[in-house]
Amino acid sequence: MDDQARIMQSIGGVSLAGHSVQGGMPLPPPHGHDGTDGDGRKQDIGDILHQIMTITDQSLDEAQAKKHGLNCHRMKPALFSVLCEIKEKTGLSIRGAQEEDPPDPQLMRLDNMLLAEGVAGPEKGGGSAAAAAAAAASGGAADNSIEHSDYRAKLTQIRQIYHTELEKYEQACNEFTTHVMNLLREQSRTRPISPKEIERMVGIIHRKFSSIQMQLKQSTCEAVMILRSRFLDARRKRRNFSKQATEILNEYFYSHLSNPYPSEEAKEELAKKCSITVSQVSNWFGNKRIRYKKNIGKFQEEANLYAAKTAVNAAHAAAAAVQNSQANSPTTPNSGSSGSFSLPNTGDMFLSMQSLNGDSYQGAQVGANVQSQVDTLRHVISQTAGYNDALAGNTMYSPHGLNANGGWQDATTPSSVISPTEGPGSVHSDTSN
DNA sequence: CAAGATGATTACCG
DNA sequence: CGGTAATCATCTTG
Repeated sequence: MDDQARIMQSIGGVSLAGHSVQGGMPLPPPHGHDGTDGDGRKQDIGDILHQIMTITDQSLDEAQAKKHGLNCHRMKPALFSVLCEIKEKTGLSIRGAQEEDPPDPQLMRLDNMLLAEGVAGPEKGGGSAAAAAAAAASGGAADNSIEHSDYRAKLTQIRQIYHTELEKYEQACNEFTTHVMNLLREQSRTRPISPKEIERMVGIIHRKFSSIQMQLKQSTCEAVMILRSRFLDARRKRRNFSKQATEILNEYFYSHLSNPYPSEEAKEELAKKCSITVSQVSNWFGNKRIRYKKNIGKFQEEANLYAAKTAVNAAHAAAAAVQNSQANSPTTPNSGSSGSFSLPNTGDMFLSMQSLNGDSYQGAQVGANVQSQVDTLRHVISQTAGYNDALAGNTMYSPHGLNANGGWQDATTPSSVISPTEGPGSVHSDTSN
């Protein structure tokens, strides 16, 4: 009885006294008589509930004051937890089991794609730095690489936008979450809101935000796809290499006809010389080998042309080399590229050449380096030494190096010079004059 | 414009 | 991964 009276009084007093809650604190009596008056407590609760129910009927000030009074009531914690429990139970029954959704497959797909495209995830080699480097490296180089760096730059742009947006979303999400959490915590003083419910609310917010994120990811994916397709289209729109580039490539090809497989370094050098990429060099050689092999006849003229061309250089070099080797002992064969090289023993050379004339050239009898010299020198000899008659058929440039199967002989055989197996045909006119 | 040339892409192979 | 073969798509030429 005493309690109730106090509450009533305090509430009344508070409401009347506006916000002066000084004496309104409904503190329990110093010597709490716990459990002494169960009836009184029931009455207590009934009364509180009544007040809660009628709180909306009152004016704002009144309600505010009463709220505070209720908030400070000693029964409040118990009532709070009970109400929370009730709410929890009804809430759970309403929400049912639709919680704990598994990871969205579509979201995973988007994530994977963004990761694969290098938009999401760690900055892999193709960042803005790489794009800039590519652009710098190809200064004035082929359009292809320019387009490539352009693509990279655009991709980087997309990546940046994506990341800033994502960050924005995340920040907004966090801000909103903390805001809501504070709000709910604040409200939990007057409303039955359990921590668990706050947690759940946070989860709901996160899900909402992740659905927004998914939209972002989706549109980013779309952007990447569009960029990609455009880039591929652009790449399809090829342009022929410059005349000079084709010249250089052809020169290399025909001067290495027996083994037209430039090494990685050679490719790089050719790429640099031709202002194209290494992969373009690879493409070119791939195409060239195939097309040459497919229709050797068609390439005869070209072959002769380039052979003659390189032969001029070779002749000069050879002459110089011969002069040198006349003075000194024969130098060791070095790289067969259009640099300086030493002539091998003429007899051996003719032996190999003779074997080359046959269609069934089995295996490179000479090292690749020597072989390449042979390729270029054949014309010199054929023209200077009247060797035409000995050449097979009417073709000046027979497809030596190609074996019967149509594949190029693996000219990486050791450079030990082996003379042709048997010699019925070795009646080579030894023109070693 | 049709045909051929040519650079790039793709599938497949060892 | 580098090679071949087939094919595509565009450029060049007559």
